[in-house]
Amino acid sequence: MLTTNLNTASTPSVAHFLNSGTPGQIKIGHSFTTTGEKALESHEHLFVAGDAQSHVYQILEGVISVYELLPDGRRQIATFCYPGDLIGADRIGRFAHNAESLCKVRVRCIPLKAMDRLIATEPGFSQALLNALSTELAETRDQLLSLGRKSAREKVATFLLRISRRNEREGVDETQLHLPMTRSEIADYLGLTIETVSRNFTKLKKAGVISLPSSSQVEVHDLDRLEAFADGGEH
Amino acid sequence: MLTTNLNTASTPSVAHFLNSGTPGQIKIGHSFTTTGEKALESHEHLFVAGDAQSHVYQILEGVISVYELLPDGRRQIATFCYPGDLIGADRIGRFAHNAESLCKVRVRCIPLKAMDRLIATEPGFSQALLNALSTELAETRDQLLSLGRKSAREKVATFLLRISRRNEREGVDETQLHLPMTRSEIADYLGLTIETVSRNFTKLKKAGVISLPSSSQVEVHDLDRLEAFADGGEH
DNA sequence: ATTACAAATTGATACAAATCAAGAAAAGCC
DNA sequence: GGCTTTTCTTGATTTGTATCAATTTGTAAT
Repeated sequence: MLTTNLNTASTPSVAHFLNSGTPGQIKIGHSFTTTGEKALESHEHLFVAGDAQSHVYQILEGVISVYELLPDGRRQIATFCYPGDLIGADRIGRFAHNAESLCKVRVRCIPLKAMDRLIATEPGFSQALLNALSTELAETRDQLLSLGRKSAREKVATFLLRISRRNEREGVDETQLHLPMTRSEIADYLGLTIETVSRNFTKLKKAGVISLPSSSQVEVHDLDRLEAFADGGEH
Repeated sequence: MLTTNLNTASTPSVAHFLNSGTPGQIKIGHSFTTTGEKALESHEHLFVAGDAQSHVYQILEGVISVYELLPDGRRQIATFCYPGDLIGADRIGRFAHNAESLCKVRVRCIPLKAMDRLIATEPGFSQALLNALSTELAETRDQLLSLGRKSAREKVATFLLRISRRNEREGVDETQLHLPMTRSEIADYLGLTIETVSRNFTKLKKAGVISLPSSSQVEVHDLDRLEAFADGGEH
């Protein structure tokens, strides 16, 4: 996919604006607005589908899953959100999805009014928000390709690769992957069952591409081969 | 899902801004910018992944598919874009996906500079763009649920329902559906094969939910049952 | 440490959708 | 009109993943 980004590099990020005040404050124009903070235990909901959108949240610590349910309980996780990520920035009145913590989480709560004022008064903030949403849309479309057209092994490889690339962006070792989610959550993200996820971890392990020091820790031995597995280059 | 929209109803749409000038022009601030128009034959590319983004396009006539390919040729169509829709508004430097006409198409070409000036000078335009992108993100996440967790029949029913709802929004009869795309394109949108798509049209027909006056024309006899089929309520 | 409980792995079997293979219908073309 | 080509439908078989079932491993509590 796209490795360099011609646009966002030169544009300040959303975080740039949200972090410009003192802790707990956002600079709006030349004044400051106080923002709340919220702590969640593991597997608590930040919001559920149908809730009126009152705030946008920025993750300070921990990981949150955004998911949708079918009436019979089948679940599809749309995305895992990490520190720095904005959640609920897709403003359409009411939340269309559910957001649940995977572990202990702290979020900054930004009232919608504050967002609106930032958009109206802070030049560049709209642009930053548009960039963030655009990137998220492109990543979601990538995930469509995984779900619609990839085999179970390709899906698992793609998933690990995605985490590795996040590490790279964050300046963390891209071969040591920490998985804050359970096999069940990985399965619901990849459109598989926990058994199939587990079997394909084992396959990648037996192929020598990864090892599993623990069930939540993956070591990648060969990133190139992992990449080959991710889009069907190796059978 | 979400049926009422608390926010966008009160906010002018992107189209409102783009249609405010005379034909071929967009009002920016108090002046006008000329916009080009482009015509495509059936199955021509508007852009391909990797192209530098120079314009944003608004469909005036026809339908365009946005898709992604794997190296071995497997294809996933992310979305079908209809008249009024903006395409390439997810500004991330280079196009991450391909855009191909399904039939004869006319698009308005809006230079990026013009978009930037609208964002900077026209109050409300950023908000309209953010709304459009947010809606598209929510719809793409819905599609994740289809691809990851629904059976072939549920996928086909969901697809027809989506077209029916578009008709409703456009004030067109929601029981008479025109399909501008081939079975192969439907298959690549739903993550299925053409045979499976065809078989499930037949199943819905035999169940009395739809009929097929022609392969590109669907008549829905029972919207409630189609809805039930779409999320697994009927087996 | 010992016990309880939850999460992950591994194995055996079933099934939905893919693949392979013809035909039938529709769309272009001379 | 008839001929060719493409698209769609239907049938037979295979296959990858789900389901069902049993261990194993890991974690927390006492």
